[in-house]
Amino acid sequence: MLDRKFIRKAPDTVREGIKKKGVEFDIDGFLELDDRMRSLIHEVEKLKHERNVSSEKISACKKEKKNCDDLLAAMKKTSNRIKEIDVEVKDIGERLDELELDIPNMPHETVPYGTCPDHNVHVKHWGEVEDLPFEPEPHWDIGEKLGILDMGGGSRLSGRGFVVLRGAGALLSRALVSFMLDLHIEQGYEELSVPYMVSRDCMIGTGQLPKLEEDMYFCEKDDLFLIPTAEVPVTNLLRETIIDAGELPIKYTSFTPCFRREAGSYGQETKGLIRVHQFDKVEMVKFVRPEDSYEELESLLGDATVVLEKLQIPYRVIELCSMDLSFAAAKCYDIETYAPGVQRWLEVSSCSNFEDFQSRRANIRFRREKCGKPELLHTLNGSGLALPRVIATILELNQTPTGKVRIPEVLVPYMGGREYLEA
RNA sequence: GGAGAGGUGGCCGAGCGGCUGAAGGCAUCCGCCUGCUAAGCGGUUGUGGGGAUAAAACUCCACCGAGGGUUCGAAUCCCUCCCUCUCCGCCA
Repeated sequence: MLDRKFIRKAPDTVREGIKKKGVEFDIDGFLELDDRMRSLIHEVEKLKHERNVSSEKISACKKEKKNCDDLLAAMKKTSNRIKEIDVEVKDIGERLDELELDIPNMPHETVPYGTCPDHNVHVKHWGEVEDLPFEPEPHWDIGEKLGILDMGGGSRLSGRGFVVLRGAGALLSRALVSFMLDLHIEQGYEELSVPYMVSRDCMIGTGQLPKLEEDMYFCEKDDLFLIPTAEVPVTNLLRETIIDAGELPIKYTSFTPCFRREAGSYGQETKGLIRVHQFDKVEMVKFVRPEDSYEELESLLGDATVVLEKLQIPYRVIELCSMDLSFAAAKCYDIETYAPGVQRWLEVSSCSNFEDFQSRRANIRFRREKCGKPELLHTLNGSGLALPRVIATILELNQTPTGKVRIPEVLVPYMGGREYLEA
């Protein structure tokens, strides 16, 4: 959410930011409504002041046992008028609050302007992407042949877009999770284990709702959403709190499954492990001072890319252009790995700075000094990393002509000493 | 799921229809005092919003779990919901 005072003061800036993100929103209508509400507030507060003053008079009168019927009658009138205006203020206020949730975050000034993924900027490459000396197979074939990936099992249980890992495949997944968490803990993150179902307020707090409701799994009976990413519970853990500046930055890491309906996805996009409705992910979330957040974004990106470097997986980092940015993000880097079997770059992480967009929604603040005013802090998060695509990359990148798959060295201890996946 | 108890400021805790943004204590910060430490004395310290301002000062309004209601007036009375604790039941 944006600062309402900022919208009032700089509507042109907001209009421009919204346009850069490719979002439609009627700022003028919003401001008109806001103006109307403020003039009503002005009026009703004057009346309330009147009420407070005459309430005192009545009280004094009663004490002296004097008759004050005319005062009471006048107060009744004022009171009724107050009630009327209050209802209108509340109504307009609710409409404004609702509208406000649809205003996206502004892209940071360093974000390249662009209207489609082609305008994203490659900012870094690491490792050599070499052609394999044989025809590489896609991960779903490799996985099925090794008996570690059971696509049919997943769809039999839950339909299209669900997978079953078995044996060494399940172990590989678990090994990756442990490896990543251990690494992030070393990097200074505190590990959290959090609920996988959260309230509507949490989903609004981090900006998934109201925009993306169609993409979320929802348990109607309990009014709970299955989390689409650990970002939601972990960021909201500090909702409605005020943190001492000395505690910042706060860094959390958490492993959770993620649930996404992926409405509208189709074809190649959804084959194998590339886009599934339920996947595992290790996430990093940071709460930082506003002045540090861009530096913290770079270090977050570093914390994520180290994972790939240790796994010896080549990657590239892409800075998203304005229209490719998510609703809540001010700036975002995607990390992609090359999967030779499907001959595609796969997004395995998104590292974003939300500035105070989420913290304003979730009311997460900090205090610079003991008696200072609370200020909104900045939130960031990044995957470190999303499991299925990393597994797909490992299978395709480390495949051998004989069908075996080499396990990255750092994972071997987590795999009980095993160095290859083989049938 | 059933029965009871309770939710008041940074914390503890009073208030149960008007002068209570809220006693008292603890804590905070500032000053004074005392060789040091401890204590003592005086003062200070909530959040959100509107107006005002270059920014403040200032001023007004709201806020005692949340939302409604009664009333001229609600922390206080009534209703609904949420949360916490205790006991019972049920279940991994």
